[in-house]
Amino acid sequence: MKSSTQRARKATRNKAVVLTGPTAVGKTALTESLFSNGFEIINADSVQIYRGLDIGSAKPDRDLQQRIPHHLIDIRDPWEAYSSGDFVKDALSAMEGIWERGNIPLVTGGTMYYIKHLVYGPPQTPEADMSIRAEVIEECHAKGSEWAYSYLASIDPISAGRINRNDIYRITRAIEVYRATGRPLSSFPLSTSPRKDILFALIGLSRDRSVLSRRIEQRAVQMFDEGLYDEVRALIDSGAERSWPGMEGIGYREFFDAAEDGESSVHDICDSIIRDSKRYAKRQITFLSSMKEFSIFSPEDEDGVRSFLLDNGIRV
RNA sequence: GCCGCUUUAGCUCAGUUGGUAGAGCAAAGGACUGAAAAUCCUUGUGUCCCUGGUUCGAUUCCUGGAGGCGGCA
Repeated sequence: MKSSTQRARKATRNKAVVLTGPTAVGKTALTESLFSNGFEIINADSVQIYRGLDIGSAKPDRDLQQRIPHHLIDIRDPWEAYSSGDFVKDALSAMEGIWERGNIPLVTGGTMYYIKHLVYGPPQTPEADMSIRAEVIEECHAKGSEWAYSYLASIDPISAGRINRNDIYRITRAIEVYRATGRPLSSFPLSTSPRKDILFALIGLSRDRSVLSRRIEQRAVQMFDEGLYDEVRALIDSGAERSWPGMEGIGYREFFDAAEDGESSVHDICDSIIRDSKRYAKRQITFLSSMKEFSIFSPEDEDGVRSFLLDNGIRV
């Protein structure tokens, strides 16, 4: 019985494709043309997980979501926290279901930190403890960042050596981990190679920097044409605040910053979104190039991607 | 047309009592241990508008010109 399903299961079991690259590089277009059959998408974008953040996060449209099953989209409200640990857990369980259906998971999105933890295996550090974190932040604020760094150096000299003295974000977390576990952050082992239980085909997309720049500009303008202003207006009217995790996303936070700076035109906001997107793209490119296991392709090179997948036992 | 102010990094502007210059922003490169569209580190960027003159030496002072801004006609 269901021999065909079983054959399919056997063929796809533990195989997965990861498709990533900087914002606006063309991940969605390549997904549409190459992966519309036999694949289910797992979103690896830290903003697209939020309900109601559609235009600014460049969420795939309803049509595409109908043609290819999507996971981990619209799974949180914009005021809810989500972490790379949540992502790894959710992605792994979605992958199980996809394999059960005889399909191959396509993990795609630009949040490199999520992708790294999925591919390399998540760190064994404990998840965020918000009450301890709040205490640590308050203490650091009261005693100053100088104190925070030297305190870290006294409890975890190895981490202090790795973290810059001005990086209060990481200093805070390192202290939090110590307070929560009694162990220094640096004592938790860090995986440095991809996990072996899943056969990943790791694809990174890259474009000439000036071309990417132009695409980012065009896409920002297009977002306004598609109604970004009204989307944000509606969010603010329904009580959205700058401090909500979802509102940290590029395409949203600029509206709050503009309101703080006094009068700013829509044109100025668009320029800020473009600037922030370009900077973000640069960080994504740096992060991606640090993960040496990824093979880099041009988004136009469909044949190259196809033969790379074939080498990994995946036919598209 | 006349008078005043102004012209220095991609942008906004400092500055050099005459010895060829520096901030912020932008940009480029990098890091990344459960907040990562976050957080942080490093690094430049130049006919100092043009033209003569004075001077050992001019971006700086002087002459003339060009652009911009304002005022008066």
